[in-house]
Amino acid sequence: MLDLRRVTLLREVHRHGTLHAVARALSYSPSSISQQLRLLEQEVGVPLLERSGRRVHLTPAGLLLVEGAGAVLTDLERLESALAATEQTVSGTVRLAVFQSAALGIVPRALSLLAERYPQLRVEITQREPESALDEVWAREFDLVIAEEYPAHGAPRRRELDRVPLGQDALRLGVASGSGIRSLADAADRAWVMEPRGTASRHWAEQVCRVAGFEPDVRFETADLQAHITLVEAGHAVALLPDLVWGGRDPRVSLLALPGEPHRSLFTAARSSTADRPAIVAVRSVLALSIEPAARAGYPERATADKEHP
Amino acid sequence: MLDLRRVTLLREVHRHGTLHAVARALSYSPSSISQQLRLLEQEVGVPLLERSGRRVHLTPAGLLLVEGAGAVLTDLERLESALAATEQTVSGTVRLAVFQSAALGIVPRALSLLAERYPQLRVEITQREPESALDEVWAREFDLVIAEEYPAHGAPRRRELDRVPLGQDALRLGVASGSGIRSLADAADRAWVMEPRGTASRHWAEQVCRVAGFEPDVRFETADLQAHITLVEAGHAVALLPDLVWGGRDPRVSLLALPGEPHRSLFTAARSSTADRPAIVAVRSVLALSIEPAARAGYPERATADKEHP
DNA sequence: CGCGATTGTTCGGATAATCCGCACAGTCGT
DNA sequence: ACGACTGTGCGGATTATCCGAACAATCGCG
Repeated sequence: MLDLRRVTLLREVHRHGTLHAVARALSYSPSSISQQLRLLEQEVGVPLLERSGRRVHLTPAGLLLVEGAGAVLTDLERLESALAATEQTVSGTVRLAVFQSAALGIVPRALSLLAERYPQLRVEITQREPESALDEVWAREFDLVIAEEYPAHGAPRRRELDRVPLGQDALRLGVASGSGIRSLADAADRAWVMEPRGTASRHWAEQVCRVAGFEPDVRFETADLQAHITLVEAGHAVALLPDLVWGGRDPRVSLLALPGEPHRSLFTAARSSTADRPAIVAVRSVLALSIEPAARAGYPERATADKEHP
Repeated sequence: MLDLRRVTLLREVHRHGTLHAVARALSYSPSSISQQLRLLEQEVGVPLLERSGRRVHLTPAGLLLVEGAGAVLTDLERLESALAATEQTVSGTVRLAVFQSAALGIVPRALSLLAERYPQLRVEITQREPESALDEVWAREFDLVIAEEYPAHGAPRRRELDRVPLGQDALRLGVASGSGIRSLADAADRAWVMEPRGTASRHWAEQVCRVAGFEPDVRFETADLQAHITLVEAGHAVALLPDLVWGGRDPRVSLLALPGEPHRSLFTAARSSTADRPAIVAVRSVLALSIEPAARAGYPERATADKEHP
């Protein structure tokens, strides 16, 4: 009987391209990966990997196995969910991936509520960038993710993922108190701090500036929004900041409204095969209660329209 | 991720009723079974077994898991078959269960042909009674079985099993040479040797005698048809014997035709999910060539009518 | 009613599977 | 041509798995 653990390894090889990357992603040594794949090949009796240069790629048979295994794993996971649903107490483990500002603005409250309402439930939280986190949920490295979507930057929608809107997070221009800046145009020639190139956040931020008629002078790049705050506080830069970074505390910089009052949409995503698990449902319900009241306020009118799972 | 090996154990518990029986069937110790099931329970977080007296039965959740796992295992096996079909050379292992007279009448020729035509193929042969063998194929303990069906005693047909007719095996009355018996009626007051009570063979044999107007005096009971021959040869008993027991050698007893010239139908059965595997197809084709020419002669006219897989 | 047989479970120790670190050969980019 | 990659074997350590024996509970049979 085909060992599903090994087949998962082949899946990851197809995803990452190299054995070293798989080893890194799953916290194994490259030699283990190599050995297990060799065992898988002799288990199936068909060559699955082919060396091309110093890399490897799947043979047609390997690709067939990966695709078929996806369906099997999904069915198995669905069965697990049905099994968990027979119990009335919510228990088990949920591996949750969150980005930094959600970790500060949502998670603390959520943890208190979870401990109170579902003491049997174990929640493991890891900080991860939204872009990679969605892939990792798909690859079963996490069960649930809090992700974001910037205006006009729809995140890729995989059919296997169940997406539920969580709220709207207002985006504002953050400037040092007493800097004299009163509008976006005033910040045109200031130094900016933005997230690294390639992120949806960065792309959106640059677009905002260009629409306002200037190219931002990006002098600082970091994914750490707390660093953004520090730089803005000290007057070294201005930044576009979502409300969530304040985590309920009073902001110590001046926040100015942007034209059109833009928001980033927050949502959670889980694999469709696990979306019915009581543990997932419970965490999601608690997360919805834990979001900033201001953000939640903007939520109901979009709730039904955005809902994805059919 | 749910370990399918452990789920299989639960399947077997549902099938056999007790952990000891599972241990016996799979050649494990009872303590291993108990430990693995305990691990499975804490893996899913739901109680699957319930002690009732000194036995144990599945909880509703356990039953749900077993049923769902059946579908998953079938899909996985189908995937394995598709994978094996990508190779042109027939290889791998086929576990074949045969009953005794098939082992003598078919298997030797089949092994020669297999070694010649499919040297890469490994075939493991186990002697087993047809009644249990069909169950064991279903439970994945064997991949293919040669089974029999006596007139008016249709073997239970599972939907998951793919059944292919193999041939007809004539049944005759065997008596000692020079015993003076010329018909079934002459054997009415002789001592009989028959297979054990509960087998289809036995039930059919008794019916034949009753239709002929007498109740057989069954003085010897054994499933070993070679022992039947020995007893008939020595003149201690008469018996109803299929032609296949002679394995191509000349019979050393007198064989008399029975009224209606009855036959037992031989067929092979494999799980539907593995019926497409090249290895299974190859073994079946060789088996069809290896059956006694006399038996194969009666085959073609029933071939298409009996074919099951749609 | 009592005794033996059977069943499931637990505990220590043996066995086998798995994983790691290291060294090596081949390949790619600079 | 060199260094930084890639994948892959080998020996040893770690871990999971399995077994045998002992135990309590239950059932069947005399």
